[in-house]
Amino acid sequence: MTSKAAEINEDSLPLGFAQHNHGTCMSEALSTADALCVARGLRFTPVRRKALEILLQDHRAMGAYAILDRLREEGFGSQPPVAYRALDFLVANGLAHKIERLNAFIACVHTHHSHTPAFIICRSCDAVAEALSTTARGVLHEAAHATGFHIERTVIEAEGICPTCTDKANP
Amino acid sequence: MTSKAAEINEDSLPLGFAQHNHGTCMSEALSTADALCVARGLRFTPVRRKALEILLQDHRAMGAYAILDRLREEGFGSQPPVAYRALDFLVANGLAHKIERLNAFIACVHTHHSHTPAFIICRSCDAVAEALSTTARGVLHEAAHATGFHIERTVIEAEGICPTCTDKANP
DNA sequence: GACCTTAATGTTATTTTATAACATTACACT
DNA sequence: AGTGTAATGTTATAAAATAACATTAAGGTC
Repeated sequence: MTSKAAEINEDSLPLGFAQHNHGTCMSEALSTADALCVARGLRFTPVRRKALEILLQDHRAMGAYAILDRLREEGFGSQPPVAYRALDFLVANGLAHKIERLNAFIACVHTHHSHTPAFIICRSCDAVAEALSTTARGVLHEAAHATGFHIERTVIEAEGICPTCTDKANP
Repeated sequence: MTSKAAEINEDSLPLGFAQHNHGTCMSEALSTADALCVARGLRFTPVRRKALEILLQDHRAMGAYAILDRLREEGFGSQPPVAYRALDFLVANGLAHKIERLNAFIACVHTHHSHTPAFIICRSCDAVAEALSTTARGVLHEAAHATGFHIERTVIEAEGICPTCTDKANP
């Protein structure tokens, strides 16, 4: 992570379609979450942790009811609010994001940055990549500021076809 | 629309929180829609036209069921698919947009451009402004292209507090 | 440790949003 | 007029989300 290329990659390119060490990615994300909760005096309770683990394991966008099913299997409550509350906590604290386009949730892979996430969604395989989007965010804030509007949150989601699905279509 | 300021405004600033002539805005939008449908050989049927009229009248984001209520009052079918199909048509042809954040729809105010819309949503009064977002779009496409991803559609939605609601809070 | 307050969890019930499937009607073309 | 296709309408159901309230667990005070 010391080359110029790596820096550019870290700052602007999606990670979701690239190879990576899933095990370390997951355990690192969990420790980061632990640390973040301690630092902010938040309670990283069993359901909340398990919900994050589920999201990290699958490493893709999941609906609240899919997560609920997994939580139930693990012995937690079985009704919708159980999942929604855990997800609300994760989203509110930047540990997960909601993909509005899919009504689904995904673990954040940039917890060490404060960021406005941008997502790139494959409509064929539903894979989701998270990119940092400093520039797009800046553009919006500028335009809004000029009219006296104060932006608190931004949703940026691009939908299309990922490299893998393109290859499958044209082998 | 000849000054530099007007051009900048036209290209990057939201229109939704500004004053405008609602009547002409509405009739112009309808003629543009007519022309567009003729040009593309699309059928601008009564339900579809009425759905657009409803969206233009209110000039704000409306849920599918709110639109369905209005359509029913006007004598059209009263079941959800009636509204969803009309809205699908409008969205598919760029005459309306779906605000994913709100699960709601809004008439397009930039039908004369081909554009990727960006929305600025007030979480207090639910007013929605549509801005053009050439730059934000470019940034995303660049980042995606680098990984071989092909973007077809982009959702850009910023949520915050509009000038009017800010003033109400600090009078 | 007993007590109190608050936050988190669990449940029931309901609301809101969206689509599948199929019958019927209107249109476009020959 | 006859035929194929697109559009409309309906019934039924699925999927996503939240309101309201009872119960349990955690943190602080005496």
